[in-house]
Amino acid sequence: MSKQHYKAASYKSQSSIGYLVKRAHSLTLDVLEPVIEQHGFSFIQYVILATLRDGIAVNPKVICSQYRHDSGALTRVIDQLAERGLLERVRRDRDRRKVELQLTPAGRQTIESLIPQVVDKMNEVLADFSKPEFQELLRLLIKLNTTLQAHVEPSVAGLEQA
Amino acid sequence: MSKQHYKAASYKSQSSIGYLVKRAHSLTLDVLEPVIEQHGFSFIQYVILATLRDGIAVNPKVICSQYRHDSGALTRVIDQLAERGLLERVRRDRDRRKVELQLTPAGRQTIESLIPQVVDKMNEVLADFSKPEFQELLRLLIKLNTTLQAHVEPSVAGLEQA
DNA sequence: GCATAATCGCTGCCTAAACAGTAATTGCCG
DNA sequence: CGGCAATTACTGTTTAGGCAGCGATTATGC
Repeated sequence: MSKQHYKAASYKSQSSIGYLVKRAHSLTLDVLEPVIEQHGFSFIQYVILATLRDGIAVNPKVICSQYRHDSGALTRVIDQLAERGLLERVRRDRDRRKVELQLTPAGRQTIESLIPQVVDKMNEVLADFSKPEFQELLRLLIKLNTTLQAHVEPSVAGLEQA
Repeated sequence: MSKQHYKAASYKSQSSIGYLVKRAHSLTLDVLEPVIEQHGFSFIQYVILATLRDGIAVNPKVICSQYRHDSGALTRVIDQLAERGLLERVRRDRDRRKVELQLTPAGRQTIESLIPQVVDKMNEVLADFSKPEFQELLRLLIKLNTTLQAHVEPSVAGLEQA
């Protein structure tokens, strides 16, 4: 039987993980979007560039899974970034169904100039957090993601780097 | 000067609060939506009903701020719930611009039957968390929301229960 | 080796949220 | 009071993500 973190009788939405996470997500966007849009990019565009920079993924499919973004929607974001000359689609002979995304020099320059601004903003926001608090928040969020992932339909869950 | 939780040189999106929170949000929806849609409700409809049940807010305006939902979109969700006889709009003479939302008996019965299912699911998902871990996650998420809120444009931030 | 299934990225369509503007009511300040 | 600004909920429009289906390619099973 599962632990009873919540009880139906005493449950209040205010202390719901779902509520808190949804709100934190929206607020984070509110804080970061102005920083990024100031430079002519949408948040999702920034995310794709950052994902490529950090080597999290190079395939649209993997990006979709990692970031939980719709495949069709992602295609259009990639189109936008490709049109602006920030990345390129490369077909590898190894598996011609897959596309490998590569930052162009311009794209790398762009994301490298954006990162410090986002970092500064996040440090500013997190100034009230002690080092241990911050580390523990990261650890618990990662653990939360892992456990959530395990409870999603296996069809959606499975995925490995290509 | 702000604490340097992140440094631009070593920053990786994988350990970004924004990334982790966005992902946790999506995964939470993936886990909870099936539970709720099984009973013929969308997640946002459930959220509104739960908000009313818990007395978080009774005005659309306050709900929008608390849950960071668009005002126009909320009007339509309320329409849906009102048409199904789950809540009613009441105009108080005190301030006739404001609408007070009230659960009908049917609405209360509906949300009371949904809550246990959501609670069970969340307990199942959070089974790997110890009590202290869970409590600490809640505390840190609340703190995160508070600090984020303080860094959002004041125009969006200000708000008090009516 | 061949037929079938599965995978990957893409396209068209649809819904719902974001955005902007409106009418009604109230607050404010002279 | 009276006129203007602010607030609240709502409506019309735009946009972007969700969803289903398609063509190309690869994996699988016999």
